[in-house]
Amino acid sequence: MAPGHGMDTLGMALTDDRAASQTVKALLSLRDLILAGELKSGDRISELSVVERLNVSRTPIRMALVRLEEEGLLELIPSGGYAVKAFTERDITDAIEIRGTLEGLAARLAAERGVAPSALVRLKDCLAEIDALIAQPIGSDDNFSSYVALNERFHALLHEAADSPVLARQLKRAVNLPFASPNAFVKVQAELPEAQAVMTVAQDHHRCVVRAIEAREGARAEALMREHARLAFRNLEFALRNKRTLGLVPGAALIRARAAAQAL
Amino acid sequence: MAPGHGMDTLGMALTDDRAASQTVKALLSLRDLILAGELKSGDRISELSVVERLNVSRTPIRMALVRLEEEGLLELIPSGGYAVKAFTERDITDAIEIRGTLEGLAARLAAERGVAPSALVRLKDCLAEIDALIAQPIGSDDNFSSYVALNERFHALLHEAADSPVLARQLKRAVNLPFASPNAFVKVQAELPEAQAVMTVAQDHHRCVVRAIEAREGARAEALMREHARLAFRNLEFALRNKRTLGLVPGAALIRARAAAQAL
DNA sequence: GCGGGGCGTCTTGTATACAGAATGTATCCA
DNA sequence: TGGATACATTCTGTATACAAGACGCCCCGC
Repeated sequence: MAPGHGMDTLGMALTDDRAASQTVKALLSLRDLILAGELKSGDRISELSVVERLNVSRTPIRMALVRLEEEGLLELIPSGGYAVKAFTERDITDAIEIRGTLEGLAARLAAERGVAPSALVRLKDCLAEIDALIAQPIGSDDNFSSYVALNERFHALLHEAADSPVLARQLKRAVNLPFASPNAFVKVQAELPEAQAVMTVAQDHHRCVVRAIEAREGARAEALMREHARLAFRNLEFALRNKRTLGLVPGAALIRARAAAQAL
Repeated sequence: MAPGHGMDTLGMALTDDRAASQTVKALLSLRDLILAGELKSGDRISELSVVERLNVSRTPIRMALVRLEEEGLLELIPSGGYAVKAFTERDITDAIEIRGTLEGLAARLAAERGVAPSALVRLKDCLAEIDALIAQPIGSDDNFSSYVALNERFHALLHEAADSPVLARQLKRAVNLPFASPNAFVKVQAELPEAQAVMTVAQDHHRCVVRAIEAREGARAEALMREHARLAFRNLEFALRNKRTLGLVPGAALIRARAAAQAL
């Protein structure tokens, strides 16, 4: 997802972005620019400057700006135009809590309403793959990106399990905030002293929530997913305390030092 | 609302409240058209037809279309353009459940983190006003719209009480679905045989949630708001069974008869 | 009679031109 | 020297022109 595709910047964009429409190109490029911190929090985004940066006319850029505003990365300026949003640590914890709540709802609905056997099989397959991966100690970057992909897939399967388009939409929106994604802090997590332990616990959450869904235990499934999301809290805290690891968080540039803000 | 203004040509000064900008005019008008059912579910929205309907150029209309798609009222057509979405009964119940869950989260956060005394005062004032209103039997339309306004205000105050911009955003989005708003079913509710009783219960939820927040009882506050949202379920059921009352639900035109779909 | 291909129309996606508003600066006056 | 005003610059909001693509229709061939 965002961490995976983040590599292609403007210079290399000729291959990936060309195929899509200008609007999509503008959307992806702009998002990358914001997440990479090239457009800093609070910066007003001048459409013309984006025009010369991306070689796209104003129309698709404006489309992208509207979408990014809806997405939460930009905010409307009273006098007109958009500015890059800034996020406090509180905002991030809230976003994580929201994701946990909605994933909890998804798990509960899946449990209460039941899921198709095939969906359960896919979930269990995913579990097994993660098990196999974390059985061996985390080593190569290859292993790591496999873990990211599998984790992503597990959460996607869970979202599907609720079988609710409306909830899926809301979840997608909640996860869209860069640091609210289930994979937002995995890179930080790998740096933790207790990295292996956290991964073990996370996978236990995964396993238990599948069991709870199968056993139609809605309340348990919900509680598990909430707690699961809260694993990100300790990663967030660690990342904020150790400046070195902060760069591993996608969209870290959007985080506003809150000490200064509160001092005023 | 009343589409009685057919006369205004380009040169005329705009008299409506939607004179702010062409974009918001297009947004509001389009939303009204969709909710009123003049653009039916599944209809592809041709930009040019909207141009001649609203006397606005394509640019602001496209802006509005993007926003309405993000809002959930429209969906992108693979080949390009937008179509009006259709909603099943399940979609509606899910939307209500999502609102309840997020309002529950808001209430819990307010309780756990504490709210400013002034916010508590405003909530209690609002409670008192609703109390005074429902003490007398529901009579005039005037009374009724007062109730709607007060109910709206109470929920808004509750959303504020969480003091979380991120959650507020997500809540706003959840409530944006026409039948997910706290006030979506009040008109139907008034038609229920047990109308007075439901209103009494609803107000008791309000009162108890404020007490729970004041007493820092997060779990209770959350549970109350969830249950509170579920009051809408019985209203929804009633509305769907009695065709006459269906028209009282905003956006009823977007609801797809699910019996036919399931019979096939 | 039926299927496929070519063509015309309509639609969206994109670029650009134009106007009004906001902002910053420089100058003038007190 | 400070403040205020007028001006110039730059921005966004809006309209419109243009082009590529989708869809439907009709005709032709089999």
